[in-house]
Amino acid sequence: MEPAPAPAPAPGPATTVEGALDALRHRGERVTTARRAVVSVLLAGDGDLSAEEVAAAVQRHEPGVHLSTVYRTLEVLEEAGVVSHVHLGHGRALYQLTDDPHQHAECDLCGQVIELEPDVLEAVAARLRAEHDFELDTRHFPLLGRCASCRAVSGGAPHRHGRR
Amino acid sequence: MEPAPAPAPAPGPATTVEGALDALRHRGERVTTARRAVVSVLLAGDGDLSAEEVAAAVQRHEPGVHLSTVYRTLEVLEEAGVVSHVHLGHGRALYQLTDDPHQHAECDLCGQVIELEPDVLEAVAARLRAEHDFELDTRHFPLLGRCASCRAVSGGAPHRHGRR
DNA sequence: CTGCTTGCAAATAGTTTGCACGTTC
DNA sequence: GAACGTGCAAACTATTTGCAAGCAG
Repeated sequence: MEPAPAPAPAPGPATTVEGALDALRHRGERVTTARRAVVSVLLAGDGDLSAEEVAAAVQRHEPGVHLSTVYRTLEVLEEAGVVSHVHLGHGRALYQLTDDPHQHAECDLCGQVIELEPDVLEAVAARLRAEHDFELDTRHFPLLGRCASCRAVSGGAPHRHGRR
Repeated sequence: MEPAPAPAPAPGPATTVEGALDALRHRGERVTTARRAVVSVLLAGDGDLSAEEVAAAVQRHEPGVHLSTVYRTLEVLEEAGVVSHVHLGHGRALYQLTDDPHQHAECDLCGQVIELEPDVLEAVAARLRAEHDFELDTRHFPLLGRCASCRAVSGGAPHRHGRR
């Protein structure tokens, strides 16, 4: 039931489905259809998906896989170091492969997420370390603000509807 | 344990209950017992409270005030420019008076929130503006990471208690 | 008086969990 | 064959909303 979806060109940390699954086997975890599907979706996509989106994509191939299983699988994959998540505005989380780390900027108005270079917060991290002895987890949160198009539309007036 | 609610005598932008309420009157909003109570709680506290905490504090004086009213009042106060909120890790939000703006660093392990100088993200904001035409709303999100004490205790091993 | 505000309860949204059953090792 | 993983439904958390009654202006 696997029509070989991901071509998986380059080698590396967890650039192939089997590579990621090996990380699970290594921890004594079992490899199941559901887990294989979740991994392959993450590899095939841009690596920036919500749990719901992962579930939808997985169910395209494996209709039986339940959303809660996706959550549990993502959790396991995170513990295995294969994926990590970012918290977005409304309690929603986004998952990305750890071998493709980047920072996220989220537009507060339209919800659009822009992917940024991973180093944008480097200087800030250094400062927090020095001044507050706080070790920043730079990729774990989004940078909120407004994208160009939303600023063009609403000008300076803060939108009050739609989101919070 | 709240023996002294702090009288808050100093003048300023919205440093007094009446000052904040004036901002509401100015917009044609009505001033009610509930709203007065919410404002006074925000002024009395450190200005860094969740909606639930605000409600709890309000209900100490005005037991009838409902949590949903607190949410609505905070929303109105935000529109009036008196308060603003930050999103914390788990979809929870924290409210602060706008006349005391600061950045927040939240420990991912113990949940402790450290208040930082408001300018820590200035350079990042400039860069996003220049490179992505993205206007960062610097105080609207927390900087997640690990505080010194949690790093000392857990070393490198990630704590996995409580919420994710 | 008139309509903004409120209290309550019920609805959301995203995520988590208990349990019986199916699969993987 | 036993333990682990899964599907389903129900629980949970933080927040929002519809509606009738209440109060400010």
